[in-house]
Amino acid sequence: MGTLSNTHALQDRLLTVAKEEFAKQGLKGARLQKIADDAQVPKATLLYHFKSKTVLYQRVLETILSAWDEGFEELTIDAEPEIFFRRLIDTKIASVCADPLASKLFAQEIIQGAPHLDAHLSQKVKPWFRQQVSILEQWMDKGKIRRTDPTRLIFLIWAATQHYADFQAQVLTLMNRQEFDAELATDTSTFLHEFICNSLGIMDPKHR
Amino acid sequence: MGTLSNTHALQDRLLTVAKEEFAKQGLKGARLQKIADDAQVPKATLLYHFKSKTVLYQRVLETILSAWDEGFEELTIDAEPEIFFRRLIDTKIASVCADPLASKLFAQEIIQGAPHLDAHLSQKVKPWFRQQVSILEQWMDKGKIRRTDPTRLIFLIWAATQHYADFQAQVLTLMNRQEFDAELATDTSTFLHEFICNSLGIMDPKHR
DNA sequence: AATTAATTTGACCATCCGATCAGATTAGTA
DNA sequence: TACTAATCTGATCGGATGGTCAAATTAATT
Repeated sequence: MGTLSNTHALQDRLLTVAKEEFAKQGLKGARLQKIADDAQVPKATLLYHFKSKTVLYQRVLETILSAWDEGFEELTIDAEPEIFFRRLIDTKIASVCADPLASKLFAQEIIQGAPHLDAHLSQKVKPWFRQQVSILEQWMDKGKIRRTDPTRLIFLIWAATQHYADFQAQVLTLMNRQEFDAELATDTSTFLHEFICNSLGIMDPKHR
Repeated sequence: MGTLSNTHALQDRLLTVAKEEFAKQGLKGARLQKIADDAQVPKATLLYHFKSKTVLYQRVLETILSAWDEGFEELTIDAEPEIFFRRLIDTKIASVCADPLASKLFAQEIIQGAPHLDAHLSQKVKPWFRQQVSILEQWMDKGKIRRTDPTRLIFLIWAATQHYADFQAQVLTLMNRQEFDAELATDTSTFLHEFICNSLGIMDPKHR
């Protein structure tokens, strides 16, 4: 018998479908019936696996966050600034490109005051953030990069990348594009890296 | 008799209260009863002045957009790059600081695919955007600023400023602040201006 | 095979919410 | 004052939606 039809696989499918609905409609706007229909399952089955809409939403959020944590934890800190920024930007753009819905869902959660994220923000994001700030400060002390506000620099990278997922509708309209393809992602990554390195006085080794 | 209690003033109050509810809860999540309660008016009265929830939402959007159009239209284009960026950034930060709720509402609308904004994006934002891009291109041709992708540069400024309104919850958590005050706004504006001018090779006249 | 546990599902419920409407009140007008 | 138009509001409706439940089906265990 199909190993695809066990409980675990079903819950994964439900989470994937739910993520899409939550991202597109928001927590309040999402409809359990729609999620169930899209997953080709009766609504009662959905509510058997996740005992309430809120629980389902939180599980979706957890799934997104743990995937991100995984991707960003392995960012090495011993590299030179030029490599560091390239990796940071590439990772961020890649995650935005791979799953823009996750980004959108996350954005809506933060916009509405992060009511389901307090814990994660203080326990996971904040330490990671402090570490990044600390790295930047050390480089400024050593004169490796121009002195500036490290906190706002991280925010800038964060915002500039996330923008392409969250404001996709606007970006595509203004660029006269139909979809966000790989080429657009690469060019964006290159632009950001160049822009930041230029501002921080990091020389381009010219051998890419 | 109080000139404050005429129809026009009431509708303004309803729009203001509605903006807050829509920004905090999203279109689907907003409750007419809550808006009516906050405006100290029966729900039926609210629906007398705006014949449906959708109409109310669209009126709120229009109000926000026309206020923005006003603010950005008067941005002069004959200035030198350094002045241009200062004005652009200051204007954007000021609008974000003056009414973060408007920013949040707008962001949620775009995230969900801008279903109520198609017309405005193509007719108002796009022309303005093209004009800004054109200015930047001219400066690059004249060698006044470093050559880079003007489209993505505008996006970067847009994203970096809007971030402080939309992701306010995250920003405040990471900065250990309680509120987004004027000092924080000024510092952000200064940082961004400096960062951009540095990247574009614009010399700081040093006399601020 | 017998028994228990886990999963699935249709039917159903209670509540909420946007919207309507008729009647009351007020404002405007001749 | 008499009349009309605009505004206000309590009551109520209809539909949608999150959630429950008991019965049926399937899987696991002895």
